Amino acid sequence: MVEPHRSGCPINLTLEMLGDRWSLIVIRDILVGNRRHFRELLTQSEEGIASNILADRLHRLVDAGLLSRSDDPTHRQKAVYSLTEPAIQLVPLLAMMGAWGRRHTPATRVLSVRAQLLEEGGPDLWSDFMDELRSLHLGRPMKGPSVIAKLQAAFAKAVTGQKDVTPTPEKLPRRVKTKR
Amino acid sequence: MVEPHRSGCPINLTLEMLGDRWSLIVIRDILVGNRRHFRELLTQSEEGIASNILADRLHRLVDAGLLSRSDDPTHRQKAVYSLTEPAIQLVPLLAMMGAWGRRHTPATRVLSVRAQLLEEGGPDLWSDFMDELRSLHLGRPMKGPSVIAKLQAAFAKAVTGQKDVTPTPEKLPRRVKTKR
DNA sequence: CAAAACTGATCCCATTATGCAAGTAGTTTT
DNA sequence: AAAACTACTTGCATAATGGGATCAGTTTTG
Repeated sequence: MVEPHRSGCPINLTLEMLGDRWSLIVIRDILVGNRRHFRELLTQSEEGIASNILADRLHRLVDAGLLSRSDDPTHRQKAVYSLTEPAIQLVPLLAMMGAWGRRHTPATRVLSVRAQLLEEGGPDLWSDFMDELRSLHLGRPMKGPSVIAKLQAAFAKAVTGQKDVTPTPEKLPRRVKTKR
Repeated sequence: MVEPHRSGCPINLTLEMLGDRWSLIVIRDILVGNRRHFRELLTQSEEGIASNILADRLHRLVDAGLLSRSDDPTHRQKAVYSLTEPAIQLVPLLAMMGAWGRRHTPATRVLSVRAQLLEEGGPDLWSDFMDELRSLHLGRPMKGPSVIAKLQAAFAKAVTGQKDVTPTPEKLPRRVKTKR
């Protein structure tokens, strides 16, 4: 029997699962941007993920138990990707990453607004957010007001009032792979 | 002028800097294990990093401003690697990663002890820990008691009292690259 | 003082990951 | 019936990763 892991350290095992350039981007887009379909993830990706990479990461994340895949009733071959509980519990980690990135990378102001909100909201807001994600992705009932709506509102406000150099993220005219 | 980044999102920029399988392992070893030399990082690595990868990551991390490199007075060609302030501020992120990994990966009990302590200590402990790291790596004066000593003590206790299946991490007989 | 051990790397080479562009088979809309 | 949309797959080129040996100095050891 071979040992499939480099070590039993929790940090290492987390890195083995998520330590690449795209996995957390995909999760971020599903989580914050509520992208649920392949196409949404592909074409609305701020970073421009390639289709083969996206397909690969979706497979891996489903295999790793971070996403679940189900059929979309409105379209025979449309798949819906949902977060699982482990992925939802990545909210604090993503919040921390955003907080660190805001301080120590050349992040643009507009794209940092949601990270700032998540950071300032702290564990209480994360908890509300996670509850909301559970209702969205796991079909649990909801009570409180929408954190996602809050994030989107803050983001929209930042975009309209921006003095930033970056183009508005609603869509830079990124070339989609359907060609002629 | 080319755009060197995929996007200005703080999470993305953090991933561009640290989103690989080894960078955070190196930082973890320096930060928690107080490994300061190439050889220490190479041979005492729980995960068995290759020397070329280690050399590459040390270079990148120094270039990225997360580590600094200085000469060791006791040995002409010995280098000492120190954490910079941005790297020290990764403590909460690493704590979160440990916390998540403890719950959602097959982490061994012994190797999870320090992660648990960091998690339960919360922001107050992280802050003490970061102060201690500043004194160790940036030459700042210290006041409080040592968090690193705490972590090591808890770890040592867990190792001696373990019923775990994993070998003791003091050193699995990993083959070092000096041969014959 | 010569041999051995130690230092931070570097080199070679195989494997794996990434990324672009195009293509596919089926489904829905027009 | 044609066009557009769906989730991918394939081919191919390039870049990153990783294992193992090696290296040129430096220090320690016998």
